[in-house]
Amino acid sequence: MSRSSQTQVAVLGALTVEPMTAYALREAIRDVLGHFWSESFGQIYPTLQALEDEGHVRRQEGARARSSVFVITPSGTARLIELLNEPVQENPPRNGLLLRLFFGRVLGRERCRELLRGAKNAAEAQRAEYEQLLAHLAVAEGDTPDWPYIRMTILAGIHHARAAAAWADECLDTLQGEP
Amino acid sequence: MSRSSQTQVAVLGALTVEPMTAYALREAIRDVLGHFWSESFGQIYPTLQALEDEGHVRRQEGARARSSVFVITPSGTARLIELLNEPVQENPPRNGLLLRLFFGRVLGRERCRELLRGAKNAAEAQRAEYEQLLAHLAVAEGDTPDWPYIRMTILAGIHHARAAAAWADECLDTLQGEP
DNA sequence: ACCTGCATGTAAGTCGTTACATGATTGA
DNA sequence: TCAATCATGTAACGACTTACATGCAGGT
Repeated sequence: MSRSSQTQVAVLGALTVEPMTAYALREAIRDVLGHFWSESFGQIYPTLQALEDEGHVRRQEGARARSSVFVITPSGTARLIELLNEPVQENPPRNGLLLRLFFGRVLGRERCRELLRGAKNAAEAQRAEYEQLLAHLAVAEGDTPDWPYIRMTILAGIHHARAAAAWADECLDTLQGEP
Repeated sequence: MSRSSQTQVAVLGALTVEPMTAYALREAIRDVLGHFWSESFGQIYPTLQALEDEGHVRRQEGARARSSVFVITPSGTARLIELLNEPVQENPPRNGLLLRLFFGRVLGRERCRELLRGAKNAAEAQRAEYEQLLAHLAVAEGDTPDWPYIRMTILAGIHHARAAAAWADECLDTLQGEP
């Protein structure tokens, strides 16, 4: 599954929830999928154009002049299901923090400890944010059919953040002492 | 810190361990940093060329004809330290599994359970692999000054894999029952 | 009148992978 | 001698971001 197909997943998926303009689509992807997905304008507009050409979405006139609200068509839904069933494509790992720590001998022990403390704080802050989001959305979305699935994505964030904090702690322990 | 600077970190860092040909560099990055970093030939060759132009590495004649062994220079070490101290650059999140699960309503519950089982198995396999690697390297590298830092990167993989398996389990629990 | 937010699109440029072309060396 | 591996490099392509250009609508 090529990268651009995954953009189609994000776009078609968002449109199954509600018809939207391209602008709103970008906001929805940023605000709702933002914790695990991202798309820029430069991707969204051409993708919508391509999807329209293939009949997977159509334009509805919007409330404002020259604004198009995009609606997913039955063929678009079929296409989405097809795409969702394709194997998940892993992208090459690129973790800047681990790259730095791996060369910790060159960077120096104290600087590594700083990086780890930063990572720990970031992870704890993020975890708190996810917990809050979970509680908030449980009230707002708790009854919708999407809720169990939305919840899983937030849980992933919580588990990940918890693991990152625990890892940083363990590393700080092993790296303690005089430089 | 731009992406290409991070390529320089990987290249210069690897050369602090040992002088190498470009080919060996790519293998080292793939095999040693592979769990958290990746570079392709198309990146490595031009990067080495640029580093040579700036005097950060120099070519030594290799054992084979037309092969160059690259050696890091003092200015290269200084450059590496400078780069290691730049802030870590986070790249936009793109998690294909979470993207699919988020639209689980469209994909269907049973297919989501399959995805989660797959993720759990992959995580457990990966964790076992990391544990083995840790034990193996503890013997081979346990006395080198790089060891504490290498160990941290493997620990990160273990924590991450453990969290992923626990998450998948928790999700499978909430998603059980009749479709 | 003017600022902010909504809205659409394109173009330039970077980043990065893959495929290709080429050849030396080594071991079976 | 033949295949696999070591080795170097480039070219083409695709993916993606950012900046730019443009303009409407609503509120102060």
